[in-house]
Amino acid sequence: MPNGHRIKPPPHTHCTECPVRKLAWFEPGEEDALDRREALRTTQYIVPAKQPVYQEGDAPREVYTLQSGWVIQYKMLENAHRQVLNVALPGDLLAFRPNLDTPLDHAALTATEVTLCVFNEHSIHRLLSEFPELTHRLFEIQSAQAAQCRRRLSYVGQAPARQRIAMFLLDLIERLSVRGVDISQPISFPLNHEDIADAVGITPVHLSRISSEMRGLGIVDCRYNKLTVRDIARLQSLAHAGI
Amino acid sequence: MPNGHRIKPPPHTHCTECPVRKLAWFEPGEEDALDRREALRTTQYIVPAKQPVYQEGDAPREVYTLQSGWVIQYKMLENAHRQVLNVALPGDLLAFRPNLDTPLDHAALTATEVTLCVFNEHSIHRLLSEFPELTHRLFEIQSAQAAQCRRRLSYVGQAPARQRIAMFLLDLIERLSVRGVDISQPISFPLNHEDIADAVGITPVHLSRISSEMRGLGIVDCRYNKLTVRDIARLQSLAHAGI
DNA sequence: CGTTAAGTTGAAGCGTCTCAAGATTGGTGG
DNA sequence: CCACCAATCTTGAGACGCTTCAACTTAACG
Repeated sequence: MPNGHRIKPPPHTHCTECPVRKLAWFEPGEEDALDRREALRTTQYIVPAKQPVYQEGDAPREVYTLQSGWVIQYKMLENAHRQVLNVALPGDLLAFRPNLDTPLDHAALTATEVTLCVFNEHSIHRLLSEFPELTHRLFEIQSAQAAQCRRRLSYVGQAPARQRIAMFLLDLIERLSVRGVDISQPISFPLNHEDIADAVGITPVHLSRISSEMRGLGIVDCRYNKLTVRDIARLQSLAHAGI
Repeated sequence: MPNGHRIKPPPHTHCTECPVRKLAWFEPGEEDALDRREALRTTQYIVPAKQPVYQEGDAPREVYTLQSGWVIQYKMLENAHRQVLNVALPGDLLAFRPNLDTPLDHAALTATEVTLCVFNEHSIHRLLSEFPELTHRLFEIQSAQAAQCRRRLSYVGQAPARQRIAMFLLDLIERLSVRGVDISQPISFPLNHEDIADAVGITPVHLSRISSEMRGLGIVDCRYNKLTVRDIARLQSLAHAGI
């Protein structure tokens, strides 16, 4: 078990009651297949906020479904800069590789306290052979993750800072909405300026300037673990047209 | 059949003689399984240089293995900037999606004349059911493509221009070496400055300045469809330490 | 209420972009 | 073989976006 984690004592969350199971990797399926699938989930971990889930180079022989909380996946460069690759939200799959002895090419850090559903090599194998449709689901998830990475690469490579920030926030807002978060209200937002800056490839100082400007224009306010979206139309216009 | 392609008349290249089959998606396998697999390849296309293979939004009901030539995969932003996502080399898999009616999120353009081996929905399905180990191989390929995208995102987001260029060239050189290209000699290199600039997120003008500087230092020379690597150690030091 | 982490602001400098003119290369036809 | 053309690459000058460093302000938390 990785550093800083603790095994959640039973009773564990049941899949049938899991709020994110429709997003998670072992949807789709019949309601009554879930009991069997749940039995193949090894255990659940709880990791406190601001703790590593895994480091680059680790090769944990397990994969995780994020059941609750936020996780920041990132890569460190040799110049000590950090690129945030993804902000994982409930339902997202972490540390998946086709061979579990392949080392991970990136690290992951909890933004909040999180609950992880754990699957080891054996349980994955059993799941895939008992429920062959899950193989297809895994392909879809991998494919969606890759598409998200290409999107991020495109705007980090080609858009100016103002636009990158707008696109990053809109991506997140969209994914939160899918998860039932009401973004017309101020929401709890466990990313600080440094996290956002590292995701879009600018410095926190510059992010602060642009972010103050957006706040002044009544578009968004993201500070101190709160996000308030005041004018989503203008945010979209910023993201798409840069104005 | 997509625009600008033509169907290559038989005799097609045989898999047993294919120079890149060890890299391609239907390795691994027994030598004698290749005949059967080849029978499931629908056909081969030949596409001239500088022609589209597919556009963003297309949903061709087929996937391609690049048998020979180079292909540039990219995404256009609404501000008319282009991000080059990948330079596909022989053996690489193009347009793969878990559901072939999903539209593609990026476009592809030939850099040289290319030969594509074509697989349609039916043939993929037959291949995967006759050779179940190919499913695992597809996971590996998808996973490697995603890892490459994360790498690119990291240096485009976090490294200065000089370092990005060095990393991009080293990535390419490494992948060419795997394919048996001898980079101690000048090689044919069908990317112009604009292609490289769009891959690393700078302007062609700035690329030209840095590239002249590197040439002056006797590190690399990439112009006019030729690449000469003069000092790979210094190129690596540039990529890793920025000096 | 004090302490610490997080965000803000100013000033100066550097890296990258833009625009525009000029040079080099490879290809084509005379 | 040479002249010409188009595409590609190069170079300069000025402007702009983003970074750096450092001081200051604000919010969160016990």
